[in-house]
Amino acid sequence: MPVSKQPRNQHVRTRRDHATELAEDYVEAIDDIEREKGECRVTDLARQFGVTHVTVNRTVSRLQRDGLVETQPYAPVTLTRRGQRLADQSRKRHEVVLQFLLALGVSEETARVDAEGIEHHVSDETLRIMQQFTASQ
Amino acid sequence: MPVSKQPRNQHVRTRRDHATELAEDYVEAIDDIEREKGECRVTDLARQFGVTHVTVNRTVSRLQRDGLVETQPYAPVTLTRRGQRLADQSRKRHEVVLQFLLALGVSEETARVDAEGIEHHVSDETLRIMQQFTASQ
DNA sequence: CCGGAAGCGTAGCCGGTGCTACGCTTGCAC
DNA sequence: GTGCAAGCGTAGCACCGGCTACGCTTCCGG
Ligand SMILES: [Mn+2]
Ligand SMILES: [Mn+2]
Ligand SMILES: [Mn+2]
Ligand SMILES: [Mn+2]
Repeated sequence: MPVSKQPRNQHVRTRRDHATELAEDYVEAIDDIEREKGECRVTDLARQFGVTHVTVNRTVSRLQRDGLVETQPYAPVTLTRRGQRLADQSRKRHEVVLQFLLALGVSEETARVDAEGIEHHVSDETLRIMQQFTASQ
Repeated sequence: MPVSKQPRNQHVRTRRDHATELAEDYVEAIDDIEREKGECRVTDLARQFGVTHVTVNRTVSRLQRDGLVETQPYAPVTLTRRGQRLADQSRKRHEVVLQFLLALGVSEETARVDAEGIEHHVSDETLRIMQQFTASQ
């Protein structure tokens, strides 16, 4: 996977980060829920994200349109191969950011919350540096 | 200013961060541009954010509705007292995050871009820790 | 086997944030 | 003073991602 070119304009990059954010968080959550209870239901996602099942429904439809998940009426939501790959990548990056915040001395609860937003704005360079920092602690 | 209660759910917090993000970035940009060239024009903001002047127009209207900026047709955009206060706070936080990334060893260009997104997801606790880290370097 | 609770789907609403197309206003060069 | 380029405003479009209201499906306990 080639590293996508970074826009010169920082706001353009941030908007791009946000455009992919929900997809990353959803596939990660689906993977988590599958691991924990065998299957992922719309209701599980609604609880996870603090939104109604209606919002989840339409988000899942978009993800299906984009080839990241599969779902049928009244059936669980599953990841496609592409979705699984994205989930793996997203979890890895999320974990690096979380462990970095903890290594820095941030409390568990705050680190958990902050990492959820920060993870999407960390470039490859910064991610490597965070990883090194955590390892060196 | 009392510290607003942090939601239990990390995604709820992240959504809240995003809801205030554009306002923070706009007032900060308006303040920057005023400092640099005396007045802030719609076109300046369009260039700064990498969007069309139409998008800026409607965003500025919302900011005016919310009491953060003042503007009249064909006139510069100015900050209200509330807008100026928000700009000051936002700049301070932005600067702490940027200096932290630099202290961590991230290159200038990457730090500039990453900080633009990260700044909105850093809680007070994490901000303090970042500040201490930077000072201790 | 069946009734009710939980889960799910859909219609229709809203605000936000991007765009193109098009025409008006302003200010400067000449 | 005029004309033109840059700036600006507005209409109208699209997609995203929240919501309530309402009705259908599933599945489990008795
Ligand atoms: Mn995540
Ligand atoms: Mn996240
Ligand atoms: Mn920003
Ligand atoms: Mn963000």
